[in-house]
Amino acid sequence: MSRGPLPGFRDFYPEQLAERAYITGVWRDIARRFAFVEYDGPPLETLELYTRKSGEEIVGQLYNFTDKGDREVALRPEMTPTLARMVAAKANALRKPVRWFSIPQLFRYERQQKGRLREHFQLNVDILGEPGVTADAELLAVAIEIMRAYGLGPKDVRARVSDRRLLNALLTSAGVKADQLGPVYAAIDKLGREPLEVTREKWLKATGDEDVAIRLEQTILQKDFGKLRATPEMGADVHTAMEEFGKYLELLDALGVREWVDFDLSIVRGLAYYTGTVFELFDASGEFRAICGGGRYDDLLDAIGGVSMPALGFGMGDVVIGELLRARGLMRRNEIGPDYWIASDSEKLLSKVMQVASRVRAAGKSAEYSLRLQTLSRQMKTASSAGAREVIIVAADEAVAVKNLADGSEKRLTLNELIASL
RNA sequence: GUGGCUGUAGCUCAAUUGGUUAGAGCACCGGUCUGUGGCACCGGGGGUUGCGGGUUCAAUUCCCGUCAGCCACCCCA
Repeated sequence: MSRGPLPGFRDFYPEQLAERAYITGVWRDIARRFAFVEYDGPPLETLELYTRKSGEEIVGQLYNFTDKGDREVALRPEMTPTLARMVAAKANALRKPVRWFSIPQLFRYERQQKGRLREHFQLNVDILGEPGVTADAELLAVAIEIMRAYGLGPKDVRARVSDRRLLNALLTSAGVKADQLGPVYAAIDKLGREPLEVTREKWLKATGDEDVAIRLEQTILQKDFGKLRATPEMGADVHTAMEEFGKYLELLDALGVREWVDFDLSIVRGLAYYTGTVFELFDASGEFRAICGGGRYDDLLDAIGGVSMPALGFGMGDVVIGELLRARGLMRRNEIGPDYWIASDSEKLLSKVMQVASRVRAAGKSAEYSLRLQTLSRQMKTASSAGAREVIIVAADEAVAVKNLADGSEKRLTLNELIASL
């Protein structure tokens, strides 16, 4: 009998759950500040919901099985199909734009490694029903403000942004044919993970034209949007896409997050999925996987729910965030211990201790006390190690002492005064 | 799924060229300091050295398998 969880799954002892609660608490807090509303869906869906979006290949990465009613089902590997299904079902009834977020537990049957388990919690923030670039700016700002809330700054985390429409226009302008886009994209995606020489060869092989490959490289590696924009003779499609993207950057500035953002055309992400802006958040040192990824997926609702509606969103998992916060000494825990520990120095006072605990609890505060008789010294020790904020020491009369365990200060008052002050 | 590295108390690590009852710190439990926690001191529980085989008089140490973890590939949340 194994004592540990299944590979890739985690046990959350109270300390770990307190850390998870901290991480997800920040998500919820910031998402609400941006006026997103929380929703949830079932952890189990039909297998078809995922194959319709990603094809049969995805089945190899799913926890799927046949249920007792002969239905092909899978534990959800991502939230977006569920969201698309839910929104499509009530598309006409929902006030647009829809601004929803969720914190689902997701599952993937893959070999685990650092930053990547078979199960994780992921914040999903989505905007549906708004085609304009203001929504794109608003969305990225949520992700960045979450980083800020953790105590991270623009020197710790960078947002790399690109736009599928801009990249497509640029590639076409550079001479890449439509049927060459697939392999060209695949090579772009590998940039940074393999030597530049290898990528060059792939581009050359994909396009069959050395001049095209060279223009391609000059374009993709240009990290200065202003310079790229100033390049002459790129065609009307490029011009239009440039205008939109420039607006996007301006709006990010208005939202106060521009200094976190880097223009980077090598950000590709799911090819069949994203249709417009795409972005990823990385720690600046590059030692972790992507913290967050998202973008615009205007065609997905139609593909899944048969309802045409523009949409965009991002996902942010708890695993990489946790590793990053721990590495930077920024991990916090939500408080575990009780507000009050009730203590006494006499066994005769046990029932009084319990009465006080009862009144404290009735006042809405948490209270604990030693279930076994202990010396006052021992009770103090226990209170301290339990993480109690204050100890209430009761006596035979109405006087109580309230000691703050953090700073050692102590005040004396009557029981009624204490309860009234809660 | 493929390949490489690793595996000793809850955690971090020890254990002389394989040598006999596998140790320490932290953590946990208890005690002393006898109305006030963190400190100090004392004591206690806890390991079939991941598991299963093999070689040997003798295996934590060498070999094989297996499981688990880490890393890379694949793929992306």
